[in-house]
Amino acid sequence: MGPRKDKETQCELCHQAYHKFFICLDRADLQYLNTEREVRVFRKGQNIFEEGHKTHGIFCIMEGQVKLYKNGFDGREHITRIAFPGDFIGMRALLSGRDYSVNATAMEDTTACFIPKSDFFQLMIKYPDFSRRLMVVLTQLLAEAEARLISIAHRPLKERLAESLLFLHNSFHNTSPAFPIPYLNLTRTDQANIIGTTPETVIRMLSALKEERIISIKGRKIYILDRPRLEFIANAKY
Amino acid sequence: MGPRKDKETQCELCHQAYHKFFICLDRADLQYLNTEREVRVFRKGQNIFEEGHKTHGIFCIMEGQVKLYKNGFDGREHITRIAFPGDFIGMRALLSGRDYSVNATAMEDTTACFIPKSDFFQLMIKYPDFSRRLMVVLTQLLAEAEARLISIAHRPLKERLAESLLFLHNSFHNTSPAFPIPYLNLTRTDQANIIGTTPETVIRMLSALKEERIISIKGRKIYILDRPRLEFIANAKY
DNA sequence: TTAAAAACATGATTTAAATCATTTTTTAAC
DNA sequence: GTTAAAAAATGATTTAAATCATGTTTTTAA
Repeated sequence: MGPRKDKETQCELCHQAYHKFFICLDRADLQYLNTEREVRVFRKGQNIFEEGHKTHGIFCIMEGQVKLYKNGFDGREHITRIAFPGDFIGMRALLSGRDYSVNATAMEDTTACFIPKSDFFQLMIKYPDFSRRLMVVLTQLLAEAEARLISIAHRPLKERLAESLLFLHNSFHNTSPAFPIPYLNLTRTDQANIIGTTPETVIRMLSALKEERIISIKGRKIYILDRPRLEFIANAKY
Repeated sequence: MGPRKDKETQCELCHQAYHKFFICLDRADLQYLNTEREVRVFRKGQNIFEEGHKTHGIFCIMEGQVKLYKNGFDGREHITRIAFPGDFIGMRALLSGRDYSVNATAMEDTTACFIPKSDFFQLMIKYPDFSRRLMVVLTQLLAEAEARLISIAHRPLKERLAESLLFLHNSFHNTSPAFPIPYLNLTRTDQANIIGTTPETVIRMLSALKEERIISIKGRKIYILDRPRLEFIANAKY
């Protein structure tokens, strides 16, 4: 976990993050980030930060996948988000000035740049457009959280699972071409913790979808065979 | 619903909103808001805006209560928020540049100031602190949405209801002293649509809480008799 | 490569909450 | 104040999903 500086990586080369956030900075500030930021490497399974701890800055994911989750009342964890390259994590805590409200764990070996609180706030003050971009992301997260809330409150599990499979597939698709969900190393328990159910129920629902030849299952890897039908289930308004 | 201008009201007098948002503006801009903004009055039950419609600005609630809700998949509505004086509504849609994602209905006669999109964005650009304040609110909404999500996903109904009763009571308390929930004119169906259940179940749970002498019920008005025990139920980690 | 530990899978049973049905009370409109 | 309509209340029944139990397969680590 030793923080190291790597002068060779550049924010401009981190395409997702650059186009989402840093494109509005001038050369000098970009250069500053390039030379002064810390690049940290986390091994698979390692914690990046923990619920209740103090926030000192944000992480911008360069490579890998990060699971953000909260410990629920019943001991089970609830996964609020899976973050990909180009995503900021720890933004909520930083902006609200509170401690981390979630845990972040690397699902694969992950590289992330750490931007200290003070630098981050200075960028926000200097570039209104940077702030605006952050707000857009916050509103998207809010929209997502509310959509998820309603789904959990009002939809049967099979539909929620279909929704979730498609969402995960789409999320990943954005950052890498081809292939189905498999790159995401999610256990059945993880999947259950996303849609708010138990692993047994996820297994049963997946089996049912497999029976119907909508998906195929190769161990932990899930392939979508019949996307239209999966979408039909996910979008059913009945 | 006729928009009218009322030169006598002043943002400085709208204490909640002023201290949350407008305190960072200079005299000239505050004066501009005071003289140029539109004050709109909505009757109880009237819609303020609707899901899917275009956004032209935000509303700052001066007086009254507003129910924000989304139509769920099963026909039932889901209440995402109840907004009080000093709250902005329609912020999400405005900041994300998308159409309204929720419906807003006045639960009581409501007065709200309308701030046009262009004015609002200019304030955001001119005052980084104004943007920061908006972000803080967004992060709070996000935190709330996630807390609600986890509650719905992992907690039994009785506990969720207890949580919700306390939350509503606290929300209202902020804007007016004394007395229990009664000022909120929520039907059992509304309450069900907040915690994600059916009216019958809410009624049963309320009856149970009444049996235990934790609350008392006078028609639509609910009084908290034993706050500690209600808090115990709401916070139980079992 | 092999052994131990997780995770997966399936079946049986229980349970919380939804649904359906009906009566009573409250609210709102005239 | 009266009446119609809406909401609240309660009971009976059903159902989706959780829980419990057990065997199997896949991962992971030595």
